[in-house]
Amino acid sequence: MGIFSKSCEYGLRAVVYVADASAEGRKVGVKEVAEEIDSPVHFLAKILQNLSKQGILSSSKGPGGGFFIEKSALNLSLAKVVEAIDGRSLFEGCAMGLKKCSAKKPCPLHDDFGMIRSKITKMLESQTIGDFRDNLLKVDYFLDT
Amino acid sequence: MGIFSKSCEYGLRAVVYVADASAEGRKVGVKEVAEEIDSPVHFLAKILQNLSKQGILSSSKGPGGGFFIEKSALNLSLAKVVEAIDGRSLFEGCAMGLKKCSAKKPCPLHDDFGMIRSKITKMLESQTIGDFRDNLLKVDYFLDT
DNA sequence: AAAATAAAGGATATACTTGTCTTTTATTGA
DNA sequence: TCAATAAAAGACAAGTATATCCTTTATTTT
Repeated sequence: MGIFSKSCEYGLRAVVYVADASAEGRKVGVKEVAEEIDSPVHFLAKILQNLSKQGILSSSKGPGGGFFIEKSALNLSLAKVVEAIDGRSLFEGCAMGLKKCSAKKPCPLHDDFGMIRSKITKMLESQTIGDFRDNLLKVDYFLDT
Repeated sequence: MGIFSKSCEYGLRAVVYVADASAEGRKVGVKEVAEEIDSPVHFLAKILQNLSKQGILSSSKGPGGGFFIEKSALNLSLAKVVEAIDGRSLFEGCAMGLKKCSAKKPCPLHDDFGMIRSKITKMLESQTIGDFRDNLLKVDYFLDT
């Protein structure tokens, strides 16, 4: 994999798609989202349920229902989305898996890797879901894969 | 997982351990390496075989045999080790998995992520196996986990 | 030549991720 | 109330990473 899991890639794409629909006042079903972001329907369903449970997305059942995002949630950072799906492993631990590695006794990758980590963190924390959608709208392919 | 797979963590630790033994003119068996770097023996065996096949480590069978590293291979970068084990996925592709994402039509993470990528690459390419061993020797835990 | 050693290779097991399918629950509208 | 809709939930299947075990091959030593 790349830096994110497949779940996380789908999750990020889905969140921005839902955000876009919500901006138009539309709720969207899993099937529609899956088609638009090119992901397996049922697998995505789990991801969206998880994101709902964690308060990042919202959902309503029944006719006219579907997934949507609250205005306030647009201010959540991408880091929140990533953490909700992949957990904190991307943000923690020694690159080589050395348990004794620490700032005081750093392994040879520790400092460089720490910098990289903080840049990843910054990248994900400095962009909100709302920003992300606005920025992605600017490219003419949006979410086509 | 962190940024590297478990195989890759074990591989990096093993390579530096073998390099250390080779500096003392010793060849080392899988079992010894596995114990010292805290990894499953048979699983590590596969990894070491792979690294041998790819010319990063060397090995000899029979009594007195084991794994070692050629002087010349000490100049190989950590990037080579990572690539031998995890392939190039860490170095390629859009963070969100968008196939149409490119420098011309970048997704909102593209530029930041590109920078991060190049830092990861630089970190791994600028340190050779030999450097890595020398640096790791400086911390008093070496490879204790 | 025989025995011992150690890597190489293959078969299998387990866990986790990814993906699919079916049933259940909640909600809406007729 | 009944039918339709859509998420929630659970069971299951496939694929990949991780881990173990056993056999084979090459080498060395006796």
